[in-house]
Amino acid sequence: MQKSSRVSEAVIRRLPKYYRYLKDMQKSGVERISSKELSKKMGLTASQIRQDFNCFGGFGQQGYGYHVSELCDEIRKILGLDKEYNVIIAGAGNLGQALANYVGFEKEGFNIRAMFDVNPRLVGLSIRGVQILDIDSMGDYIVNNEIQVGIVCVPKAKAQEVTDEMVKRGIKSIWNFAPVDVEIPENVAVENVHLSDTLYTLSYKMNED
Amino acid sequence: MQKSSRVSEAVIRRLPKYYRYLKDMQKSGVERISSKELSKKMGLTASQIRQDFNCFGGFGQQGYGYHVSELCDEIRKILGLDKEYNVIIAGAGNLGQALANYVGFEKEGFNIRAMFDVNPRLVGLSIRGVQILDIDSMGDYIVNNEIQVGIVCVPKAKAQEVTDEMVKRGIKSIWNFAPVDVEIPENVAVENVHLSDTLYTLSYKMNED
DNA sequence: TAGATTGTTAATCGATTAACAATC
DNA sequence: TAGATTGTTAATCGATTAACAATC
Repeated sequence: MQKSSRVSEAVIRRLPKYYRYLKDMQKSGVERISSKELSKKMGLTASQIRQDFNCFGGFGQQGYGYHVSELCDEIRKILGLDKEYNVIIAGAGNLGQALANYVGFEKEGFNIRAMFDVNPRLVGLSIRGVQILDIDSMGDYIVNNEIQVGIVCVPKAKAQEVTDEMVKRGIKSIWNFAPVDVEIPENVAVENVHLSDTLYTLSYKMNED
Repeated sequence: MQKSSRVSEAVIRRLPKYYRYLKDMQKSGVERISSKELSKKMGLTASQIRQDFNCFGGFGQQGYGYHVSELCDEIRKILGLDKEYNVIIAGAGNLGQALANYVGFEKEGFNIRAMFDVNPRLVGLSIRGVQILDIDSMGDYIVNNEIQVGIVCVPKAKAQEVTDEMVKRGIKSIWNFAPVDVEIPENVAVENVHLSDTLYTLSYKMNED
């Protein structure tokens, strides 16, 4: 269905938002929605919504609109959330633990298999049943447990090194929370999150008159 | 200096990234940089960088380039990071605690004064010297302590309610981590972070061939 | 001075919006 | 059938890139 790689970054970034709104509507029992209604809810234009959806094929029906749960399922598939993933977290500090504790990811197929840290005080502990192991064992663990996704929550100075090890051992995507843009080869996906960037943007907006 | 509100969202979103790279360079003792060199480092075009900076005035010097620490300071000011802010966190769960523990925000002037939670087991505890107080006392605390920034780390279902209370008591910007877009009045700034959105984008990219 | 690199204008490209025929 | 709303093409708008004169 996916006319892949012809889809612009802007559209891709909106997909999770559509998914969020559609899931909510589905949960509250809404059966159908028109692009116009959805545009009002989401603060987009109806035109844009129709254009966006038509990057992936026609999900609507003329004169009727979109079937919420059908559309929601389609977007879930487009995002790859119909699959299961094996995930590890490097860095069992506060943020790493917070992510391990968040159950929402597992609901969408991202199963956290283990966490890794250098700190011997943390090694051996468990967070929601997820063991914290020594960072030196990470490489082998990735290979032996078919890990596809690596979450990087180590300090800035170690982020690239940890990423390199993940990539070398076959991880296919990196979700990086360290405040550097980690470098990866072509065939690996990466999202550099940069929490503080959004705080600074907020700061800008707050001071803008 | 700021030709405010004529600056596009796209430019504003790049400012924290410039700041990140410039701070790094400054720390490693780099004194000058040309738009061309910076473009290589950051993966942008030199043209774009010059255009971006010139939204705020001419920071460079023909034939020389940009003075790193000067430019860095300018961007700090543009982002409003030369000021001090009083901040509270609503929700002392894992993510709230992780944010309270992160010292980087304080370095940029965001001083976390208190955290608030409904859970009586958490109320009374301290994280890095920051007290967790009862959520019912939040409103008065905001007023009495001139809080400008509110961080929302409560569950989705409570996010709008907590935001409304913050806004009612005079908070000027909301950094929201709950997975809903919270609504705010015109004169208040908001950043809805949506961590899982970036995970889903990563998932899309990973599955794209 | 000559070389380098900015600031800025003009050209291009892409994304958003508008319009409307197709069709449920 | 008539009304509604999509899918899609065309028009507009804005952002990025290219070019170059200004100038350090």
